[in-house]
Amino acid sequence: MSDLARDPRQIGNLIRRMRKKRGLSQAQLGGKTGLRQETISLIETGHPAARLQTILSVLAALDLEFRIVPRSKAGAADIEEIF
Amino acid sequence: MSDLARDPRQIGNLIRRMRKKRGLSQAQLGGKTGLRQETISLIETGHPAARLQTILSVLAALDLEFRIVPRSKAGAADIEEIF
DNA sequence: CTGGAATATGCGCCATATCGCATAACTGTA
DNA sequence: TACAGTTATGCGATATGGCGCATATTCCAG
Repeated sequence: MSDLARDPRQIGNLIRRMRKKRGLSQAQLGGKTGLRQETISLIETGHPAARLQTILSVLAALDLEFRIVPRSKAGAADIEEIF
Repeated sequence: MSDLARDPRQIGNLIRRMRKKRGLSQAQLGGKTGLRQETISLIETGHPAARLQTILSVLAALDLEFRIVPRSKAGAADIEEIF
């Protein structure tokens, strides 16, 4: 599995795939999030230092959320300790 | 379960809990991440618009990563379509 | 209670995310 | 080809993240 945490660019790819799966244009997604089409474009093409807020609102608009999990091979018990 | 995606402040709480679990001070975590103690403090107290990069490096230093998952009730199949 | 570590807060500074607007480049379709 | 929709790029302006440094506040062992 790709390491999302080390390569922020992959977040852009993921967002793009999910946006298209939802049948939205960048402009439409921008409308739902209060961001510009240009900003969505930057994020999808791998904008390396976007703000957390921005990413969160985009994910929310796509009915996604993120979970923080142990990187090291996660026993189930270890996952539970986080949430 | 708390909705991490809607309340960025909880990310700070999570980071703080995990940092303490690792036995690190803010300054030590700052050392590992190239961030200042003050910056770690801001993030933990709920800095609403930190940069994604910053959060990622903190998570990496704590041996955490994040995964993006469907918000709506995640069937296993639905998770798979993402990664 | 006391002292030292840990954490929070304030200010000036620079880098940059996002904005707004314009426009170019690309994508498909007739 | 030509055209419409979509996406990428450029520029000036504004807001703010993170830095460095100083200091206040909180926490905890003794």
